[in-house]
Amino acid sequence: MMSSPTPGKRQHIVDTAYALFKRDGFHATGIDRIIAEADIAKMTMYRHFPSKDELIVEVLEHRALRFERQLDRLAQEVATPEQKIGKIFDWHERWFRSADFHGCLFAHALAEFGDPGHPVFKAVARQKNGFKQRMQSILEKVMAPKQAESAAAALLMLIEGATLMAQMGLPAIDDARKAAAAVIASARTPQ
Amino acid sequence: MMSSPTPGKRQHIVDTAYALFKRDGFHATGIDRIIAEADIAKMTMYRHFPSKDELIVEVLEHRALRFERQLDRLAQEVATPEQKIGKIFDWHERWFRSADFHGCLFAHALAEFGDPGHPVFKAVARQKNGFKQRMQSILEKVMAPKQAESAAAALLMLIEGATLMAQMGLPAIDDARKAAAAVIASARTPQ
DNA sequence: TAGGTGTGAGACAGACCTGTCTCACCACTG
DNA sequence: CAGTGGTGAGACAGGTCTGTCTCACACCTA
Repeated sequence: MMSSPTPGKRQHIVDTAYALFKRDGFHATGIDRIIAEADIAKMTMYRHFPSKDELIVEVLEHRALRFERQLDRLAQEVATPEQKIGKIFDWHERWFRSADFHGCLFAHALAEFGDPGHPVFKAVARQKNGFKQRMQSILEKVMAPKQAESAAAALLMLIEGATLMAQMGLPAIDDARKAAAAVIASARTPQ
Repeated sequence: MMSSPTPGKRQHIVDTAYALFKRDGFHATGIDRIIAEADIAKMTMYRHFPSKDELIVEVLEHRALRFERQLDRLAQEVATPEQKIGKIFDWHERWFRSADFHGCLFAHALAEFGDPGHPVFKAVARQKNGFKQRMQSILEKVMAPKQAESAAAALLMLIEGATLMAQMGLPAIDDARKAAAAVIASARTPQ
């Protein structure tokens, strides 16, 4: 039949766009550069994605899914909530040290698409909410839902802040880890 | 002599550019829109600023100076370090609630100018470092320098994270405040 | 009034942007 | 071999980008 699009090609576009968006930003990365780097025709791209914005959303959603899978895998490796949270910080520390670390793509997307009605904005909000919910679920094993939500929000803020610091070359993951321990200890014993 | 440029005009350009950058981002805001909004000629702008990048740096430095002045004024209003930090959180809470809040302009600049060698990147790093140093100085009144540096980093991360959450419409300043209290309490009594 | 100087307005250049369109090609089917 | 439908390559359109240039005007001094 030969009518189905090459399965790997769509993913190849997403991966190539991801690498360019991460390094240079969204507005600064043109379609021409994406198709040149991916070595495809422009029409191929526009047949897969109706617009650049939808490509951006797809890139974000793909990375969000990948991140969540890694998170779940990490959480299953250890037993206690403290250990699971520790694994999350470990993962971020390795990320910060990786060669092509350029900060959080979702935070960058939020910076460039600040309109709450924009699909990119919504994709970012989904990812951050999902991350927070996952940490909250972990914490609920050792504290009340209300404390867990508050602590999860604090952990998310610490991690977002640590990512920003890392992008500026200021290593602060150890401080974030210590602060997280203090927050969790405080939430465990609310008195 | 009439040879000096109108003093208020340069500042008017900076203010207008600031409002547009804040709302729409840096790459998405063109020079044409800035001069139209400021109601000036293009040559007037390029006579004051050699390039758009230098205008961006000037906007950032102006906002950084303004922020530092407000911070110092707030710190002088109260006596104890805890109260000074509390004032900083109060200030951010008011900022988050303001009508034209669109997130942290410096974080957005970092997202769009990720090259560490770029002047915009350096301007952002200066601002964040200055903010951290100020909080560290406050905390050193009640804890050792090493603990103060660690705690200041944690507070900075919490505030950056809270700003990001606020931009997504998730109010988390109260959680950040609680986490900050836990961090400071923990740093005050180490072991 | 005449001269000189800094300034504003907008045309212009050259590059880039997103998105569309045409056309040749290629594999498979009958 | 003839037909057909999906696909790749690149030209093209219309707009926007940054930055430069020309020219006329306003203002002050002598």
